[in-house]
Amino acid sequence: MGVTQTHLFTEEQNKIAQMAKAIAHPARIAILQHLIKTNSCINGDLVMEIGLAQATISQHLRELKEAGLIQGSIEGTRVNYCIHPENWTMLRNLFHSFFESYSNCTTPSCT
Amino acid sequence: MGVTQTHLFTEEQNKIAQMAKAIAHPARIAILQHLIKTNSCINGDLVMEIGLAQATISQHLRELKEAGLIQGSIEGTRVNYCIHPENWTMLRNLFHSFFESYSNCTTPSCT
DNA sequence: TTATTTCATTGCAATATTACGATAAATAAA
DNA sequence: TTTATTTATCGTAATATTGCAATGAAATAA
Repeated sequence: MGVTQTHLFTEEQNKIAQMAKAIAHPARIAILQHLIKTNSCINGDLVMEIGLAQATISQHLRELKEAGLIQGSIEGTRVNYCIHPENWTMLRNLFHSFFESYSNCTTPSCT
Repeated sequence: MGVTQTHLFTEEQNKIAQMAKAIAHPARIAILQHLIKTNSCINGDLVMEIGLAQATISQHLRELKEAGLIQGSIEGTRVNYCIHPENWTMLRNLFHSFFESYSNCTTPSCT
């Protein structure tokens, strides 16, 4: 009990859910938006930008990295992070086709 | 400790994260896809379609309803569920602008 | 009325997430 | 070398999520 039964679902369903989970925290949205804004690949001054502890930011960065949304490169004692372009595009397409699979109508299908 | 500090983030960041969380489970993706596919607003035969217990499906339906992604209408002892058109469009737009805020380039910004 | 059907809710156990202090590891600076 | 800087990891506490059996609630059928 308490563990998601991934075997019940298609690979696509699991993938969409997994990716949604990766961005399902405001801190991770804030990190991504800051990386996009500064472009020039920021490191732990995300700790300053956002008000969370260093360990917490590091943890969120790891989750984003594991999801493939960002990548980091070591530069001395620092680590520069930036968006992972290919994976970002893949995720965008995945969500796009998911949302577009519902052809929008003005009235709901159940009264 | 252990509770998300929403006050640190913008309304938009919290909204995106909240909506991502709503679809961050394969069962909820499966439910949404089945509602889209059948169009004619399905009820608890989602229990048959997906292999989870009735109570579990009901719980996922509630989460989707609370997020505003679906709506239900009572019909006798049954409840018909379908996509909530306006909110679906709103969510699609929210995600679309989030993903488009990163103007894609072929090479990452950090080496 | 008394079943029956359908869905929601409650209560619980197992697991996952969030947050942070403390510490470790690795490099740079003195 | 020693010290400072930066980031990752460990350990822990608080909270949230997932899943299901059991029970409730509400409408229908007999």
